[in-house]
Amino acid sequence: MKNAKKFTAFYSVADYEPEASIGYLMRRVQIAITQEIERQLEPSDLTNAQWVPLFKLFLGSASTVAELARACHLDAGAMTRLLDRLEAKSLCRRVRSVDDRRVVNIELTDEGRLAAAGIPTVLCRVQNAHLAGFSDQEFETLKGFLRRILDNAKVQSQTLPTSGETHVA
Amino acid sequence: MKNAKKFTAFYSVADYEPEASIGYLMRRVQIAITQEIERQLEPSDLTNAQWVPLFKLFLGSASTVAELARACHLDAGAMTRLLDRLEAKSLCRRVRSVDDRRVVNIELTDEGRLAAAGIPTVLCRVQNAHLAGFSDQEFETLKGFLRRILDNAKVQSQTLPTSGETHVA
DNA sequence: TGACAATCATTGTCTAAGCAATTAATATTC
DNA sequence: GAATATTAATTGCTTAGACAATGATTGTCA
Repeated sequence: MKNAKKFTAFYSVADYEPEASIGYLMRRVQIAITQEIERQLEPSDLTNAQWVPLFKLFLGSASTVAELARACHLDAGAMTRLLDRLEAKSLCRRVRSVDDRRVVNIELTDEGRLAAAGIPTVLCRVQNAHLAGFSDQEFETLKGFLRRILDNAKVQSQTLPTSGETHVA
Repeated sequence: MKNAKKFTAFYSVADYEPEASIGYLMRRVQIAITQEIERQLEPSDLTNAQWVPLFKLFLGSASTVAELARACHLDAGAMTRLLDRLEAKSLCRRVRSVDDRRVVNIELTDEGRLAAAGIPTVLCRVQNAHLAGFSDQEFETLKGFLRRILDNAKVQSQTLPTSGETHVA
């Protein structure tokens, strides 16, 4: 079974250069985009962590603490405290559900709705600007690449070889 | 000057879907890769935030608090406290410089060097796994895309139209 | 029905990153 | 050479996220 490589090895330990890695490049892109979004949302006084749940509420894709936490891929405890801050800015309010007294429904205030309404404009503008020079074809190719990497990630996290197994790199 | 678009608008406010945005996809990829790296570095008891500066020290690309902060793109204060934690794990030590008594040189301990030596193996393995199925051509294309986005980011952050200017999205 | 499990929201504790202020040491400039 | 500016490291304060434990409610099932 020697030399039975399942795929091309793009990186090797011998000559590993952090700056040439896709992890590094993607992190840089990520930071650039989110910082620019946050900068353009500054008038609304919304941080990067805060506009995400606010936007979900606006879209109606989540309306309780647990739903928001799941939608934003973060911890329920973190969401509770995030909502504390949003509520302190009077962008939303908590309303205890009458159907199920465990859940707390989150409602946007008028102020919150106004702030949220401005979000998609910024998201579109910033992302389009970062894609300047891309053809439609290249745009689709890029998204395809990212989805394929995500598929690979799913496979990897499912197998979960915690340790001991020899991965030939 | 109407309809004088400088580039294709890939996203528009009318039909904006978060899940189809490159920002969202890239964030997901980012999280997947870093979580897998952290999981595989678990035996070394290194978090995602901690292996970065440790690896920089190992490569010799930074050796003081300020240099490490710059190399890791983070605040000097954050780096001070991060080094507190690394020092508490006896992975590195602080040595006041004699040339310039302001600077503190950071040195790896034997234990730190050992932990750092295992990092590139994990980085290569995880990234190669996420690129499974990619051809050499596709790999280069992807890196090219990311570099072009970063170039666009630089242009945007340089111009800095804080507010008021009308960006036609 | 009554025990047990699951879910929901919250809180405490820790790591983490950004910003501002502070202190010490070195550079620059007049 | 003295005043000023810059740089280095640290600390306090805030936002942020992860994990664990808790209390309250609802669901399941024997």
